[in-house]
Amino acid sequence: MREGIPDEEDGRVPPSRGKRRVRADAQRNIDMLLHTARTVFAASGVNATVREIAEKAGVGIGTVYRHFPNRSALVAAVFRHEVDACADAASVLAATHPPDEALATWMQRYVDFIVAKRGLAAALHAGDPAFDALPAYFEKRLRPAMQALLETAAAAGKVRGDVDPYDLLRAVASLCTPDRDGGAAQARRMVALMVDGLRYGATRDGC
Amino acid sequence: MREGIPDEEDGRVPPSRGKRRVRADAQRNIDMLLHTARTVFAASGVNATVREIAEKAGVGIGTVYRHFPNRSALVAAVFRHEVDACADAASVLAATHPPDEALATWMQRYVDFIVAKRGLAAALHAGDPAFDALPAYFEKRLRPAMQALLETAAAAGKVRGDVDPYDLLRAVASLCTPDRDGGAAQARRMVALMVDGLRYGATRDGC
DNA sequence: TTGTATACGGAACGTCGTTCCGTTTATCAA
DNA sequence: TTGATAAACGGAACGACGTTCCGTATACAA
Repeated sequence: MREGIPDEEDGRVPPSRGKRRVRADAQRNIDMLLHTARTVFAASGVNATVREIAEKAGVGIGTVYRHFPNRSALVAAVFRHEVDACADAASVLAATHPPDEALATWMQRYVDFIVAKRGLAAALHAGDPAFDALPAYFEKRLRPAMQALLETAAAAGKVRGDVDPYDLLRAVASLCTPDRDGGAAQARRMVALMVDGLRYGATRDGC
Repeated sequence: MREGIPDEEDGRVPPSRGKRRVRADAQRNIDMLLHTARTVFAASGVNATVREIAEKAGVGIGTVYRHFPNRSALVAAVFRHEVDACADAASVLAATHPPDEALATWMQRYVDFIVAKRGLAAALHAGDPAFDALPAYFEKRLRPAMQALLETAAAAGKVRGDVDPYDLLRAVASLCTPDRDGGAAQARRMVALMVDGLRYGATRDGC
């Protein structure tokens, strides 16, 4: 066996653990599908056709369904993929920038993620069981990322320490869906303002 | 060029204004379709099939498409229908109850509306052009209703006068979509609390 | 009652998500 | 290197959907 492995909880078909490894061409197609799907979803929205994705990935339809049980699973996998990318960006930034700068930069990165996923956010609340686990995954990956950045910045005295990481994530997400057509620019400004607000309280101690 | 007339802005096919009136059987079918669609949407969600609705309404598919250009238009028409019903309830309550009681009762009526429309709310943000006009219609009908109730109650000294009607409508709508599974009961309690909050400030004057 | 614009019903079309299966290929043991 | 075989591939085919089309039925004005 490869590992203890608590259920993949991934949308992908488990690789029938045991004998052979995953074939190289299969892995190549999975990566290609995820990459293509991400591009197509970004360009044409989450309602893009399975056929379109398969074609642009240079792959037959059957291949898509070999790796993903259904369309929703592909959407969910892309979502997880981007959550991972966003979460990973946090540690990279933390290692290469001063604490408050890392925080501010990552917040903008997070805004990009939220704005790009607006179409999917609508689908999330539509009751497809394939999406049930996504909010939990969102919290699981993104909360620690934000928490680490906040704590580091707070320890350096650059930011107040009384802010709950997940509250902040949700607040920013709300700011990014203004119902009005303020667009991404407005959202970015509001979030920048929020980060300044975090910095402001740092010099004091109490409330 | 058939007419001057500022577009129906209704989802329905305009009755080719001019010669004849709408045929009686046609009107009967339209009413039946709206009623059936409302029931089916409530029971099976907004993704219910056109065929199912047609069948339960005792009507052919062609008849549905004679009166509604597409599925989305039927959904939009049902939505408008229920917005109207909710708005009309306000004036009825205002005429039959004391001001603050009318307000409190209508708020609960509004909660019922919002909760029932949760599934549709997701579809609203999915970019279907048939739904573009719905938020405006929502505001156009519901804001005056709420405003009238608020002003009457405020004039009677039962409620504070510094609350924007539309802000309140939106706030209640937010309370009714808790992401968690608090359900309708929790939403009702929160809104009741909110109404009590309105009443509380009435005895004072300033902030 | 009759003429006709209007409305009706449902077969048929194109597209979608998904399944199925004959064919191709990567991998491993010999 | 070669052969055996599990794995992956491609795309035709299926059922369900939204929508269109058109021959038939019917309400209404005369």
